[in-house]
Amino acid sequence: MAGAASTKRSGMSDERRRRLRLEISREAARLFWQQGVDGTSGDQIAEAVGLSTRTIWRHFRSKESCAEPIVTKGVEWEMSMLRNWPPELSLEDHLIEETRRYAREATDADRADDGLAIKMINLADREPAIRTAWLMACDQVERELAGYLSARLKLPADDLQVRLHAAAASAALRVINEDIGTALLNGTDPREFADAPHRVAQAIRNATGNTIGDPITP
Amino acid sequence: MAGAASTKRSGMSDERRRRLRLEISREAARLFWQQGVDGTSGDQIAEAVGLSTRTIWRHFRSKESCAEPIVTKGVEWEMSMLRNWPPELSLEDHLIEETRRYAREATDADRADDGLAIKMINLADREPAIRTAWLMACDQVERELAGYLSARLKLPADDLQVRLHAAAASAALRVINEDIGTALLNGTDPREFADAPHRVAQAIRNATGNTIGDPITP
DNA sequence: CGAGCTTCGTCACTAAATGACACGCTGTCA
DNA sequence: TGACAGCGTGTCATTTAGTGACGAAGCTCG
Repeated sequence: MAGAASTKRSGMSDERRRRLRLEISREAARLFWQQGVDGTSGDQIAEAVGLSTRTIWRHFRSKESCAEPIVTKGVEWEMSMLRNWPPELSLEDHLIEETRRYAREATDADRADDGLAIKMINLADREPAIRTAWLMACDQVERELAGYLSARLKLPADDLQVRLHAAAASAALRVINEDIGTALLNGTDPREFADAPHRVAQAIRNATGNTIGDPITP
Repeated sequence: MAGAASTKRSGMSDERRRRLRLEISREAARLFWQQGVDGTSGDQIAEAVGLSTRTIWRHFRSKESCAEPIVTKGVEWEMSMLRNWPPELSLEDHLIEETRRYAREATDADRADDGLAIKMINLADREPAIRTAWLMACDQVERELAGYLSARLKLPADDLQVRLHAAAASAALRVINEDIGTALLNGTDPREFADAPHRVAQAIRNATGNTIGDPITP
């Protein structure tokens, strides 16, 4: 999360832009959830966030894409988890550790955003426009994952096996995400997902023929 | 909804509609490939296919979705392959058989459509709008696949394991599709893909932890 | 033939998205 | 301190995507 000492000018600007996009996305997601995508206009989003409509279109190419930053939050823990996976740790151990760390460090805003993200992922069942956003976010996970895997397996990034494993693993992650999200929305007690890290790890192991999961012993 | 009983009226009508959509999609895909999605207007598509613009919007909810039928053709062989997979055959044997059958039975129009489909899948790399169509088509494969797998594994269709396997397998299919498509566009001799059925089968086996692939022995 | 159904074209319209330009804010340099 | 450059925003005009309403042509069944 902490992108500490960045560049002065464009770094500031990029961070500012990112925050604004997230702000807009929160309102858009809230409105999409309340009244559907078709029932929500660009003007409404603009008014809700307190900006002119023109500025919304400056930050998002389309109405639907306003949901992207929040939807992406639904996979951000996966991303950061994979980013920080040290070679000498097994997937299970690392996942458990990351889960604990997130439980400790997440802010209230983070949790609120996660709640919105779950709603969006759920909304993706009914709204094709949101589903495309969700699939595109998962596609992004897949691409990043391919990068990490190629490093971990010491193979070129465009190797077919690497891409196959990345695709299968990120697809498994997506399904589990959808599954847990649906359960949470239906009122399942979050404590029932204490074993989620194990389930995720097992799913990734299965999807990659056990290629991914064990510690790397050089 | 319309059952199989109304094969006369709505059946005819549905088939007609399907053909018209495909016809529109061909022209749209051709234009998208030639001049990009943004560079192509609804009016152009309408003119190319010889219909009024209004009629285009009657058959497609958006410009980008005009690509869907052709894109879907890129996964149609997978669909029909999976649909016709008899329990007593291994995945490899069935795939080889289906490949031969297709080589025998495909019409010139089918092959032309396949060529367009490959172009669209390739275009998906550059055009987000097309990529969403491609991902949605693969998503459809995943859902159908979940149906077949649940039948083959004798598990409920919404079982988590079934969905995980379907997701991983269809993701693998997608990557191989992209890979072969790119190679073909770059001029690789199609005969180099004689082992494609084996590669596909192996990828599906890997992605599903070998759950899918063997003949069912009851 | 003529009533009913469906599909398409035309026209008017709403909503999404872009271009052009002016305003205000911030930081910089002399 | 004041002139200037850069950036993000608002306003307004404009283009393009997409919908609603209605009428005309074709098909089918009696």
